[in-house]
Amino acid sequence: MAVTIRDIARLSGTSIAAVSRVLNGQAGVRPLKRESILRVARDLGYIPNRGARNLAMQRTHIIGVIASDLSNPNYIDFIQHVENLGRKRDYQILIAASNMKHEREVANVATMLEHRADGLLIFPVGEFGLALNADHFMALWLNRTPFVIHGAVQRGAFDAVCMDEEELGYVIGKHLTDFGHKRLAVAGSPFNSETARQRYAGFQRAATEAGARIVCDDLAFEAGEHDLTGVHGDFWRARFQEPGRPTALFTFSDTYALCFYNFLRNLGFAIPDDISIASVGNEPFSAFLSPPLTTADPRIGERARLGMKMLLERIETPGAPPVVQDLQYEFIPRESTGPCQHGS
Amino acid sequence: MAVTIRDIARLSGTSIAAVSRVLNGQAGVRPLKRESILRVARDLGYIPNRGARNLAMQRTHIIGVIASDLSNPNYIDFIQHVENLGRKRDYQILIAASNMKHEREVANVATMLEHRADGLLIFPVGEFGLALNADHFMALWLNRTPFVIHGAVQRGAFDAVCMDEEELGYVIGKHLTDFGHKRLAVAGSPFNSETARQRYAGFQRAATEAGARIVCDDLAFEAGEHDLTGVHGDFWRARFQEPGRPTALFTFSDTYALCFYNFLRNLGFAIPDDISIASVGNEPFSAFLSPPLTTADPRIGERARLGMKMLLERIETPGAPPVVQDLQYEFIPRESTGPCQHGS
DNA sequence: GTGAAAGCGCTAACAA
DNA sequence: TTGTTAGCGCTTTCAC
Repeated sequence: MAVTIRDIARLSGTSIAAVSRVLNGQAGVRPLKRESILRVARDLGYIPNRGARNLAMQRTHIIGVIASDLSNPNYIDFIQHVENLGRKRDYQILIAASNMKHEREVANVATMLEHRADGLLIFPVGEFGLALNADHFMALWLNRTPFVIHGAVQRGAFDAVCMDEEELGYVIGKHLTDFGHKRLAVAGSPFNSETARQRYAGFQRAATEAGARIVCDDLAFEAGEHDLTGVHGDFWRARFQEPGRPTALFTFSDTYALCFYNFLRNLGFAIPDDISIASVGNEPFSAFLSPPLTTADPRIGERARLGMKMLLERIETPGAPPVVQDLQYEFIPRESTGPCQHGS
Repeated sequence: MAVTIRDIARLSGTSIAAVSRVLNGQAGVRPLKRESILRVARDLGYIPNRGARNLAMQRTHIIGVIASDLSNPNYIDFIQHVENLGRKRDYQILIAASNMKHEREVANVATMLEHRADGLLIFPVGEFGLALNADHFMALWLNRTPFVIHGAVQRGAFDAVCMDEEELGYVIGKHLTDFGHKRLAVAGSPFNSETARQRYAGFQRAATEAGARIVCDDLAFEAGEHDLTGVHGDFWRARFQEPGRPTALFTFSDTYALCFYNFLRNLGFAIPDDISIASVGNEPFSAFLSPPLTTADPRIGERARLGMKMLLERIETPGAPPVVQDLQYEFIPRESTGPCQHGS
């Protein structure tokens, strides 16, 4: 078995209490003893047992992160930030992935509870406005477990940091209509339909304000259909070859945008002269595309920071009412968007 | 405080031993009692305390993953796979990132030990053939902590899964020389210099075999210099504008490749007609570039599977000698490479 | 089949 | 300043 404080106590001829004090840097031990204890500990290669410590202290210094979908690179970023922030406060992070399954999410919440995580950071699988139930979050709340949700679940009921998707849609829309585009298109995935709905609404708002129109949209991409072969390709080919085709396109991810780069080029369109493309994601590659992609940065680092801050506050002040923080995307205009050169 | 088995025992008029048995699905409790215990547990909303359980059982069911650099999307993939594999065996995964710092790695190993992780999966910061020291791994080994290293540290001394970098270099080199290229170039980063060295060696071998030459290389990229502005840009501009310029380029990451796409196009080169580009990484975007990028897949899923398998075996058989498994990249030829159209 | 009791390694109150 | 002791929540012998 591993060496324990009891061993140290025995070998340095003192009590486990003294050892515990020294190891935790507490005062009340004569320097001589302290020295000796420290030395014995080192010689023995003592490694404290956090589990035992946690049990005794009723505090784990563990923060659980439940990600809906680890395959999304943004989460990695997030985790990396949380990891860094956590370390400063001596928190360890425990990760669980829900793989976009509601039941996995419920199970993950349970697991974190079993580990007695001091707090949870959750990317919910669905931002289900009303449909799917959020009982597991409700239970957490009643349970007084500190947690903050990243996304819009039962807005106002729990601590949450939300991206302002409506505003994003509006900003992109305005950027495009300011360039004179009148016929717009939207391509997105149905994930987090609430997110999609809000983006669309903001985009619509900008269009309306400018007397422009969303002439076509396709919000039904599934993963793996990114390449625009199959029905989605057929759909878009038709849209771009008929009269009154869109002159500007808003894609809901940089990878989509990239697919459209290829797709539209093969159709003989130049970007941005024939078609402007704006996106969301700001993935590392998007600055290097030709032309560099106009997109919006999700500010993952900021989200992580904010989420951690809220969580730590909640841990310290369990009683307070729920807090909701809104965050804006950072719009990054580049060269894939430009003045409208076609159409009315 | 949370409800404990003691509470359950009291309310169902029995002993904690019986409760423990029932909760762990062990036999030896009369069905009636079992029912009653289960019901009380549910009614009370009992949540087992893993920490306490671990302490008593001297086993945590935690697998620690120490990643050198979480910002690399490949690790995310890896973590995702490990997470999935672990769940099946009821393992939880604990993550720590070393941010490419040797001292962080050492600290992370210590932390995992403090958590008494049952096993560790480690991506070392440096695959330091000899330079940096691997004392912390040696300590783990002596400590009999099960761990497997992903990469080539002290090959043969510890359990490890290694990618065959030499072979990768050779395959890429052969692919290029088979197309008739005689003047080759290499662009890579110095990270994991051992990796770079091996890739280069394999590439060199293929070149020599085919009577081709590596006419220039630049292995000194740092993060953030991907965009080929500054000195690296100057270097490469010169190389491509002088006589005897390379006709094929091997980049050590897809992102590099993408940068060269831009860079070389701006210099007036067509891909692959004027210059072939092959890479490693197979990132999601690389299939969608135009032309689609010839690259090699790091087979992260396979690595995760193999690593987990080895780790679980080590956990079960602590005494066995170290095992080293080699894994090949999967070469994926696409359209960024083609027949040599210039030069001898 | 059942339960009392002894830990697991640590912290913290209390007494000395 | 020190050491003794009673837990933290759970598992697991061992006697009944």
